[in-house]
Amino acid sequence: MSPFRVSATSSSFSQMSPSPVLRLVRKGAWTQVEDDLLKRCIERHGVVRWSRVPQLAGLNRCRKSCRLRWLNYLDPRIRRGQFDEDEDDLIIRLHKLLGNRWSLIAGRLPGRTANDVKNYWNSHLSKKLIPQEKKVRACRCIAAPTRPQPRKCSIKTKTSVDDQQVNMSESRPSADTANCAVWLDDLGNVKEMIEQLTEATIPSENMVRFAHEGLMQDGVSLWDNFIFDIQLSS
DNA sequence: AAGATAGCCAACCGCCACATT
DNA sequence: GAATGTGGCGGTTGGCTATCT
Repeated sequence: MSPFRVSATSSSFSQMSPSPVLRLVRKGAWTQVEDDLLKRCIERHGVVRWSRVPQLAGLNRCRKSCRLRWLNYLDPRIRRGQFDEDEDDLIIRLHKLLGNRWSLIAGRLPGRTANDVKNYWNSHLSKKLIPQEKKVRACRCIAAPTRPQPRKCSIKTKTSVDDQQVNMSESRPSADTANCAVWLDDLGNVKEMIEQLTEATIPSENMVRFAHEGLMQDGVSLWDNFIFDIQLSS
């Protein structure tokens, strides 16, 4: 099959190319040459607008393809190789809490990408867990996983529920206030879940701070503390 | 040895939300 | 307020490789 495909639909154009001109965009596996071009471009310009990257790098790839290649493969911070037992454990626990929110889960695993985590889950952990879950469910002692739906909270929404001061920039709670309320409910569920998991008591003021400060911070966050608690208690 | 099957994983697709014009 | 551009996400696909028959 040819590595070139014609992007002809108007909807795909907005994603594929900056101008609505019929053009050939290379798809499929990346070559070493393309990798080098992309790396050099990022090294030289930093992560600029992804829509500019193909042009700057001299690549005949769409912005999404470039972004994905960088984030999932070329970024030097990415850790390769086997997941260790601690990571397995953490993924399983976070998945219990968050469901298939791979980017959030990956955010707690330094050097791992959402794609890696997702693939690892689908190919290893889910299979590993199915027999266990069956066993546990037979004892009816596991709750259905809490799966906060992707909900997003814009700055506008944030101000509209300002008394709650919700800022979930990474999990992006949805723009309507009702959903934000559901999100807050879910935080309550998460607390319950953590308590179930850990049999530890988390001070409710921490939960509130947790909601205020968000899930994704690079430094030590409440998440780290929670996960640390979870790990400690297991 | 060769074909069939399963597993893994890189990459793509479609969609969404936010920012900008 | 509408249209457009952009970044980001989760689900899915398809090709490659390993294993099985």
